[in-house]
Amino acid sequence: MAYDKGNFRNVTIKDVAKRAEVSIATVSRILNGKDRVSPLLAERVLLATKELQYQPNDVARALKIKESRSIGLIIPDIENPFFPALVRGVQDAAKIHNYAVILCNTDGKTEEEKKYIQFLYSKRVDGIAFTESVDNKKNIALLDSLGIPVVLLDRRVEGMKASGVSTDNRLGAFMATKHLIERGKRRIAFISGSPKLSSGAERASGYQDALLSYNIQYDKKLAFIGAFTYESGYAAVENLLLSRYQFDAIFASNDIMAIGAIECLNQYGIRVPEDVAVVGFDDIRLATWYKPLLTTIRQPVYEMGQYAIKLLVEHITGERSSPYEKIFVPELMIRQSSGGLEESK
Amino acid sequence: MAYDKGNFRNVTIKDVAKRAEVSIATVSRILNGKDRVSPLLAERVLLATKELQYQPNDVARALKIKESRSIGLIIPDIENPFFPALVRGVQDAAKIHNYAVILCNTDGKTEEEKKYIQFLYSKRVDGIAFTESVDNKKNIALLDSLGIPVVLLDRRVEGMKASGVSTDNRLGAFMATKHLIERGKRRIAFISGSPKLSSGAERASGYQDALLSYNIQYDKKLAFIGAFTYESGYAAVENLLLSRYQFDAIFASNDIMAIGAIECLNQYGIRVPEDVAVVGFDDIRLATWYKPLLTTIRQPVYEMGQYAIKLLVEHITGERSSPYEKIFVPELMIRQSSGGLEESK
DNA sequence: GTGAAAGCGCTAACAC
DNA sequence: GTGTTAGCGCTTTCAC
Repeated sequence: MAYDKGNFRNVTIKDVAKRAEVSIATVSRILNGKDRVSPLLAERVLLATKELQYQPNDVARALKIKESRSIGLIIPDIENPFFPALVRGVQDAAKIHNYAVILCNTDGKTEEEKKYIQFLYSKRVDGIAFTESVDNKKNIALLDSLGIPVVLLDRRVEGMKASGVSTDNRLGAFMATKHLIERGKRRIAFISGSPKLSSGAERASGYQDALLSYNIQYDKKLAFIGAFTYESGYAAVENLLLSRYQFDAIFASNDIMAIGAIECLNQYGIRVPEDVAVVGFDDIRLATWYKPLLTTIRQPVYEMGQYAIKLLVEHITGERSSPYEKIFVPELMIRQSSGGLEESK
Repeated sequence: MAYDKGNFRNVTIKDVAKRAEVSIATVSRILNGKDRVSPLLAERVLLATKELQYQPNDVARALKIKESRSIGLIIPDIENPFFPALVRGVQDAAKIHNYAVILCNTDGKTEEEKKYIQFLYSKRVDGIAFTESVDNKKNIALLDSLGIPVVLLDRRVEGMKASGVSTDNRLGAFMATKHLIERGKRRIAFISGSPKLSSGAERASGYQDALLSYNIQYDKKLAFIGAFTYESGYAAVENLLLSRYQFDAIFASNDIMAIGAIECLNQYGIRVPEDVAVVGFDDIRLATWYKPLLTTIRQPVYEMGQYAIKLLVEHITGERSSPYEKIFVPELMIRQSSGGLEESK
């Protein structure tokens, strides 16, 4: 009874019809701009809606036309600095198409994802934008069985039926590693994101490919598995340091791990970039606020969010039927943490 | 027709009733745990829902019971580092009560706020959590006329009818300023947030009160009006520097302005905290990643978001009828930018 | 305890 | 063009 309380009167299409002395069908027609209606009645109806402050009830409309004009957005955690820009891109695009976006944080738990999918389904959302936590086809299959359009954000799933938007992670990692090599680094440590995520795995392979193409032996003692978190970046470097294994650079699979890494280096009195050069991935806002300014691979996160909704809406409307994969091109942002723009040898 | 496509069959309560050989009323009763029903029928119905993978249609339910189990969350911008934690608090609390949260970014524009309020109303949300951009009673009045429960986030409105949750901004600003004074600072510049916001105005008054209680003359040449943005913090200091007016500390009304301020100081070769001590407000995550670590006033942002939903739900259910104002107590986080923990004179 | 039926507010045939 | 009416999927009287 939330919106029916107090002295507030819930105005329905019936009230408008009565006031304008027409049928409810006519009111509906006029408000939806379908069919032709006489200007005379249109005017009367419009006046009545104003006078009564009528706001159509979208719940009833949704039930009738089987279209809720809302979409679900499932992400791991809005507090992770990667996501705000993505979410904003999604919301801005959704707004243009008049969709409400329902935000869901899963903390990367498959079980939570499943719950939210069912929750969103019971709300009969028209589509879901989904940043999966693990490359787990179960939830994608669930979505598929529910028959609800999906677009995967920042993830790729083998042979998936859903559309997806992502950045070329392999290329980005290749560029980052290449950049370090070109600065004369040879012992480049790598902090991976979760290899279960496509983004994690692809970045790892980009790193290896770059080494290969410069004839540098891949050394697994220099490779660490992180979890895309500050703490895991810090821990990786601490382990590396304790191993006393030599290294002159670090490529971290995302910016917060890179920052965690630098923090740890600093803690041990190692200077960045003088002693060790560091490159991150994502180009979150913090990358340009942190000291040293972080050299990183930029992903157009906001645009990815926007594009995802563009695709999703196309699927919802039926404009597009087969899955499409949009892959954005990453960009190397050279800043202080890798030694800046000046040449080195 | 989004969820009715392909080979997917939309299962309704009718299908379940048929399969379990009972009436739809019985199915409804069992699923909602109202009334008493015979265990026999209950079992049959539950089995049928499993077999058919029935998921109740919340849209229909919402129409019938006039309760959409969704709430709107209106904020200026999720990309502003203050908001992710707030949003997360809101969402986590909403989840517990089984509400969907619809996210809306207004960029602080009154007109956008109004549009979103109407949008949310047409969706018949059960309540709205609202971080107003300007102390504009119009939108609050609109909300009120729609009869929809509201709780104001991080804002206070004079004589408002809505509940609100905020931090004691005056006290926080007082603590920040006092801290600087106790470190021997006397010429403390102040960068205000928008004075049109309660948070902005209250922090300004806390700053002034602290000066007063230490018999330091308030000097308006040291006071600048910012906009809670990085750029405005930077610009304020640049103006201050150009004025060649003496100062030995800065209290900025939020952390990103403080960081903007420090960036500008650095740009001009001024060291923090050696030459100028700086204190911020909010304690966003960045405050502990930035160098120097930022001394700041901590607001329990996540908890504020949670509490807001607690209040909102109480209003929705009718458990609470008159507005309540929850004010959290701020906490001084002493870090490097003000000179750290060591004493100074 | 259970079923029949009304009705939430809307759209879309279908008649006229 | 416009009105009448069925019905979207559910909850809830009201009978029995």
